[in-house]
Amino acid sequence: MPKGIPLTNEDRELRRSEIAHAAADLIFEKGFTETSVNQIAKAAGIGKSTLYDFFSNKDEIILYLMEKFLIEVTSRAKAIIAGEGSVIERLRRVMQMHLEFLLRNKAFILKLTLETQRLSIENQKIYQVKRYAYQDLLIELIEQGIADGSFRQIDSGMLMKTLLAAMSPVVYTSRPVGTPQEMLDKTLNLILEGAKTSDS
Amino acid sequence: MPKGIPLTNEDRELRRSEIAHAAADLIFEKGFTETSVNQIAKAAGIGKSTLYDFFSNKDEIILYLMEKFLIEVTSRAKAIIAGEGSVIERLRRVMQMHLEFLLRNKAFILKLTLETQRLSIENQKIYQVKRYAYQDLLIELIEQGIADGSFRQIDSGMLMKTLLAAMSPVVYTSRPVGTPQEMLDKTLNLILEGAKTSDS
Amino acid sequence: MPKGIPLTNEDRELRRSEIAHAAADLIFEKGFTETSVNQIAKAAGIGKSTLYDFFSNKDEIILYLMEKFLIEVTSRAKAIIAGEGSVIERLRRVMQMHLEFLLRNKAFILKLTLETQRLSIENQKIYQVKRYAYQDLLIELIEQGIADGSFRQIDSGMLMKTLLAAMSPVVYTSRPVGTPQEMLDKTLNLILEGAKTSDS
Amino acid sequence: MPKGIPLTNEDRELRRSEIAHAAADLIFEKGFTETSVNQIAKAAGIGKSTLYDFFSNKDEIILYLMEKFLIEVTSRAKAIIAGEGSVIERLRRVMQMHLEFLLRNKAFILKLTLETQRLSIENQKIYQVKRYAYQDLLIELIEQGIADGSFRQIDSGMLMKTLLAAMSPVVYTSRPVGTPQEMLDKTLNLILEGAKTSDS
DNA sequence: AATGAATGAGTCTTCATTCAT
DNA sequence: GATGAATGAAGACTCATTCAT
Repeated sequence: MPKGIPLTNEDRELRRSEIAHAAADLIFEKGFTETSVNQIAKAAGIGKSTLYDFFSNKDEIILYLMEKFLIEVTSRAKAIIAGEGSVIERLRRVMQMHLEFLLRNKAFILKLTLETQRLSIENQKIYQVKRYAYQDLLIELIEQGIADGSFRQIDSGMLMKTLLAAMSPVVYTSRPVGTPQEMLDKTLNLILEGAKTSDS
Repeated sequence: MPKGIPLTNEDRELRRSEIAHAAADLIFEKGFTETSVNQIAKAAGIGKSTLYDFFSNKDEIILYLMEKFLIEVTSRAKAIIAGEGSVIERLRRVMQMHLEFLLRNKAFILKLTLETQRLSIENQKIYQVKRYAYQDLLIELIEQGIADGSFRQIDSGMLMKTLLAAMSPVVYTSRPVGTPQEMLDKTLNLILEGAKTSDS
Repeated sequence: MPKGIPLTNEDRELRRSEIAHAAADLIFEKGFTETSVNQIAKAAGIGKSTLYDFFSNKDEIILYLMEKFLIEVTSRAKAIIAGEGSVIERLRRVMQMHLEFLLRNKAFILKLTLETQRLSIENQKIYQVKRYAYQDLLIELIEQGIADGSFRQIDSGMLMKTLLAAMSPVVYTSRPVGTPQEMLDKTLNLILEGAKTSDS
Repeated sequence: MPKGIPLTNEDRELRRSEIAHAAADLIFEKGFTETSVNQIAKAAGIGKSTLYDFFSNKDEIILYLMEKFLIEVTSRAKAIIAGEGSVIERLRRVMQMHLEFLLRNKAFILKLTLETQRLSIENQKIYQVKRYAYQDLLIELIEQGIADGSFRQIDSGMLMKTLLAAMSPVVYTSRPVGTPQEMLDKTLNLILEGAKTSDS
C-alpha cells in the first residue's frame, strides 16, 4: 500500500509467507494445477502482478512452501533428537511432531510432494536435498537405536522410509479407523514393535 | 487398421489396452494433467480423434487403467488368499504379487491413485468402491490371522493401510536401499514382525 | 445391400430421397450445423460413407431438399393458377397449399432458408433461381388480379413478398393465436383485404 | 487500453458494445455458428482472451446484442405510442422506427432471432420475455385502434405478427422493389389498409 | 456396392505471465 | 510499489471427409 517506500527484508519475508499460505489453502483443496494465480492473488488480497513482485513464477510458491515446511520440521526434529528419552521415545515424538505439522498445515504437504513432479529438474533437486537432510536426521536416530540395542539389526533407511510413508494413510484415508492421533499410535505401535529387539 | 470392417469386441479391447498403456507411460513420466490427449494419441501412433473412438474422454483412460489394475490385483489376491500356507505367508505372497504388478505396470498406479483427485466426484466414487473391495480382502485375511493367533490384537484396517502405504517407497524412492524385492522383504519383515504375537 | 449390381437411376433417386428426408427431420429439430453426417447416416439406416455415394457432401443434402421443395410447390402452384376461380380465390388456394406443404414438411423449409447462407455463393445462386421461378408465378397471378380489377394498383412484387413473409409467424410462432389454418385465414383476410379495390 | 487501472463501468460497457458490434458484422455475414471467437476478437482488434474478460462465453455476445436491441426498440416504441396522432399514424411511426433501427444495426437482428435457436433453453427464455414485452406494446396499440374504430374487429395478435414478419422482406430481399423506405410504405399501405374499418 | 475406422483442421475456453499506468 | 488489462500458447474435444477392405 505505501507507495515509494522500499520494503525491508523482514516485511518482504512476511508478505511472501502470507501469500504462500493463502496459496497453500487453495492448493490443498484443489491441487496446484487447478489453482490459478488469479485465485491465489485474490485469496491473498493483492493484485495479480503484485504477486509477481514476491514470487517470480507460480512454481516458486510451491518451492517456498516446501522449503519452509522442511526447514521447520527439520529444526524441530533436531531439537527432539538432541533431547531426553530413549531412542524409541524420541522417534515417537518426532513422528508425533510430524503428524501435528501435517495436520496443522492442512496436510497439503503430501500433495505438494505429488506436485513436485511438475517442477523443473533443477527445482526438484533443490527440494530433494532438503528432504534428504530431514530423512538423514531420522536415520541417525534409528542408528543410535540399533547401536544401543533398542532396535534389532534392521535397515535404518528402510525403517525411515516406512515410517514416513505410513504417515500418509493417517492423514489421507477415506476410511479412518479413529482420530489421526489414534491412527498414528496404532501405526507406530505396529512398526516400532517390529523393529524392536525380540527381547526388549 | 482394417478400414470398413467393424471392430470385434476383442479387437476393440485390444486397442483400448494399447492406447491406455501408451498413455500410462506418459502419465507416469509427467502426470495426468500435464499429459495432453494429443501426446497420448501420438504415442499410441493414432490420430487424436481415433482415440476418442475408444475412450469418450480423457478421464476414461485413467478409469480404464485403474479398473484393469484393480480387477487383476483383486482376482490374484483372492486366489492367493484361498490357497495354502499360514496367514503370514499368504499375506507376504499378496504383497509380493502386488509389488510385481506395480513394477510390471511401470509403477504408475500409485501415481494414478493420486491423480484420482482430479476426476469428477462420481468417477472417484466408482474407483473407491473397487479399491475398497481389494482392501477388504486384505482385512479379511488379517482378521483370520488374528483369529488363529498369528497376529496379536491389532487394528486390521490400520495394518492393511500401513502395508499398502509402505509399498510406495519400495517403488518410488530416489534413494533405494536395494532392489525392490529386497526393499519389500525388509519392509514386510518390519511390519509383519510388529504385528505378530509376542511369542510366535 | 445387393453387391455388384449397379443401381438404376430410379433406385438411386429413391435412395437420395430417403436419405434427404431422414436428414430433414434432424435438421428441423436441431439445425443444419448441429446435425452431424453421422447422425444423418444412422437415421437413414446406412453407413456414413454410403451417404457419400449419394451426396458428394453435406451441403448437397440441403440443396437437394430445397430443390425438391421448390419444384413441387411450383408445380402445384402452376396447377392452381391454371385452374378455375377468381384471382383472389386462387391466391388463397396457393397460400393454403403452401401452408400445407410447410406443415407437412415439418416447416423445416424456413430453417433451410436460413441455412442457405452457409452454402457457397454458386449454390446460393442455383437455389435463388428456383425460388424466383415460384415467386414469379405468384407475381403473375397478382398482376392478373390488378388487370381484372380484383386488386387496386399495388406493387405486385411487394404483395408477393408480404404474403410469403407472413407465412412465417403462422408456422413458427411461440404464441399461437389459433390453429395454423385459422392463423392463415386471419393473415390472408388482412393482407388480401388491403389489396382489394376499395369497392370490391 | 490503460493497463493497471480498473475499468470504470462506463468504459466496460463501451468496450462490450464495441466488441459486440464487431461481432455483429461478422455474424450478419456468416451466421453465429460459422463465426469463430477468434475472428470476432481479431475484428475487434483485441486478443482472444481479452474478449473473455468482457463476455464470459460466446452466447453472451448474442444475448447482449439482442437485449440492447430490444431495450432500445421497446423504449422508443413506448415514447411513440404515448405520443400524439391517430392509432394508425402511431403504428406507422413505430414500424418506421423499427425499420430504421434494423437498417442502422445492419439488419442483423432478424438473423439473430433465427440464431436464437442455438442458445440454451434458459437463454432462449430470457430473450423471449423481452420480445414479448415489445410485441405486447404493439398489441396494446392495435387494440386501442380497434376500440376507437380505426381498425375493424381483427385479431390484434395476428396483425402484430404479420407486421413484424413483413419487415423481413423489406430488409432482406435479394430483389428489392425500391428503397427500404418505399418498400416499408408499400407494405404498411397493404396491411394497414386491410385492417381498417371498411368505411374509414 | 457398402462400410466404419481413421484423421487433421478447427472449436471454444483457460491461464501464467507481462507491462503501461 | 501496486495494479489489473491484455495476450498467446495450449488444452480437450468435434466433425466432415477419405479410403482400405
